[in-house]
Amino acid sequence: MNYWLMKSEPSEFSIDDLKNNPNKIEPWDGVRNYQARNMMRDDMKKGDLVFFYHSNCEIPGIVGIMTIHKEGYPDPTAFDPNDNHYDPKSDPDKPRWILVDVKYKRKLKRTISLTELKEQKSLENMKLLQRGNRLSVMPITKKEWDYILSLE
DNA sequence: GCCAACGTTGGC
DNA sequence: GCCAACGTTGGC
Repeated sequence: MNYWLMKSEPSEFSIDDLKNNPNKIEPWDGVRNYQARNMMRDDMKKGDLVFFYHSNCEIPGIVGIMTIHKEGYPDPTAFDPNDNHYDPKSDPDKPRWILVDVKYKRKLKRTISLTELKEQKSLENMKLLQRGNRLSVMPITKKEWDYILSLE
């Protein structure tokens, strides 16, 4: 079992949007970063647990939990010229971008804000908190996962 | 293969 | 809206 954190701007797609999806499942499309892609392609397994993180908003932080519902497959938005994330260099025969489907599990009782995470001595090595980190998909250790949940 | 220019992320 | 940090692109 692996643990992850995935970021989304709530103005684009929020935890409530996921919750309100008819089947509570969402293809996590639009990721255009190779490191993030590699993790979705190679390391994410069905059933893995994921923190949903709201970025670029009033209170950035962890807002909920989801699971990996479907393992890596080609991101269809890369092939769609009308999509914001269209990438003409992604050939359907040799797709460049990979996504996973995630499924809503639950919202946290409260938002665990970035500010609060930064205050935790035991989380100082967390990837999310490293200087200049911009990855929208990142691994979390079990220790970090459990500790963060204990803050809830 | 270097590196300057550019675009994006995301906190503030 | 600003801007630091970073990834990508492309000329050479």
